[in-house]
Amino acid sequence: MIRLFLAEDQSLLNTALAQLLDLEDDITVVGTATDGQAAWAAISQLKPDLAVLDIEMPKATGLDVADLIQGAHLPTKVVILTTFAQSAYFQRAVKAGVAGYLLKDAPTDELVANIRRIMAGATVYAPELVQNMVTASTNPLSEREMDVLKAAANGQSTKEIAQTLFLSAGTVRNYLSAIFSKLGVANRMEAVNLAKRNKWL
Amino acid sequence: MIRLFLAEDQSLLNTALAQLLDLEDDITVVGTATDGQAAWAAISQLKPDLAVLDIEMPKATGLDVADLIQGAHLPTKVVILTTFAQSAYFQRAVKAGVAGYLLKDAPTDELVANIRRIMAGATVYAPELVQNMVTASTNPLSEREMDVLKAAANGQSTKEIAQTLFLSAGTVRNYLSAIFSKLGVANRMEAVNLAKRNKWL
DNA sequence: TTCTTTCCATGACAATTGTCACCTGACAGT
DNA sequence: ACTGTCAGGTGACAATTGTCATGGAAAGAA
Repeated sequence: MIRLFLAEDQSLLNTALAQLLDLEDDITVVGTATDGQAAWAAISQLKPDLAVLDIEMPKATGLDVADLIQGAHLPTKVVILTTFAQSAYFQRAVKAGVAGYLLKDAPTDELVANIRRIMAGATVYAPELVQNMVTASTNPLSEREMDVLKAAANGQSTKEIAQTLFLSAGTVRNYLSAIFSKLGVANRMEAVNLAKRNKWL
Repeated sequence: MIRLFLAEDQSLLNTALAQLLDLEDDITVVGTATDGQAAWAAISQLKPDLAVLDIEMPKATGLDVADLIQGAHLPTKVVILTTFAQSAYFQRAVKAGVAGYLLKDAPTDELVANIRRIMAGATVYAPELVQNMVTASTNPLSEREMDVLKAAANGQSTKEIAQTLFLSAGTVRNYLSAIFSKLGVANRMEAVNLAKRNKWL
């Protein structure tokens, strides 16, 4: 019997999935949570066989919880269940040694099947991720350049950015200019849009 | 027996919910869809008693489908099921005469209970919405101003905006200036951020 | 009808933004 | 000791952006 814990912040999906998984003969849902803190508190007590974690949750993300589980050497396998294939998240999850990384964009049957495979010792990554890994562009900007871009993304003017980062206005303009040329764009708005699209922001 | 149709683009939730609702003695799920077009095609054929529609779907939104259902005078009640309480969506839904507007941030039991109440003739709006309605700020921008702001949000320069909207560059700057003063901000970036925060974009 | 308001439009002007060439000091590698 | 690279800086200049005063047309109210 697979003792499973479920953490998912959207109540509707949380309860629906919990009930459905519990119907399976070889799975018991030993607990659920709708935020990361509660999830970790419960998991460290219950020590389930498997923890199914959403990434985007209040208080602590599923990846934070995965790190905690690994750090505490619990006998609990981790499956990350998330909406979209973003390689940044995925890479962190692999580092945290998760046994599965699945997308919500698949029917429940598939989820159940994957849970069984994982409990049998397999490691399952959603195939979409491998593709995204290849095409994923890495952030060409330096840390300092990111600071400037973040400030610009908040709508701050050159002068304001200079003040908050303790730089001269000219330097800020230089940074922005360098950012634009690295990203191949012509102005702040385009730079910010591109950075957001690539999840660098 | 309630003949129910479910449209929800996230497959996991779609299948989970369909199975769970189908388990109820007085509910049959006569069909599901993961995009708006498919949903309308199926609903206009099946004429179910109730259509549960997500808003954010590919091809056509749940609200588009609700409009179509109302326009065709089908005997189908509509329930909108969505993630967050945004009054813009809500107002449009009310105009489309929906029988229910529920949030995904509630357990399945509640969904089922509300479905029964709605089929008994009730109209059910998630209470969170009433609160949001009061605090909801309405978009102070004119249609033309929104066109300009949208273009600016894409990173287009004044000149480019002017070309796509067949205006002079000066007029575009003027619109932007009016936008800034209406929104109480100083530049494009801030205006776009504010508009996105208020879901006007 | 006339008045007022709103939306849309224009061009002149000032301020800000983006580009460029070039300088300094710190630090890592050869 | 030399070289490259990186964070930070300057100032000049051109282009873009934001402000303002102003005018026309349509729609609703008097």
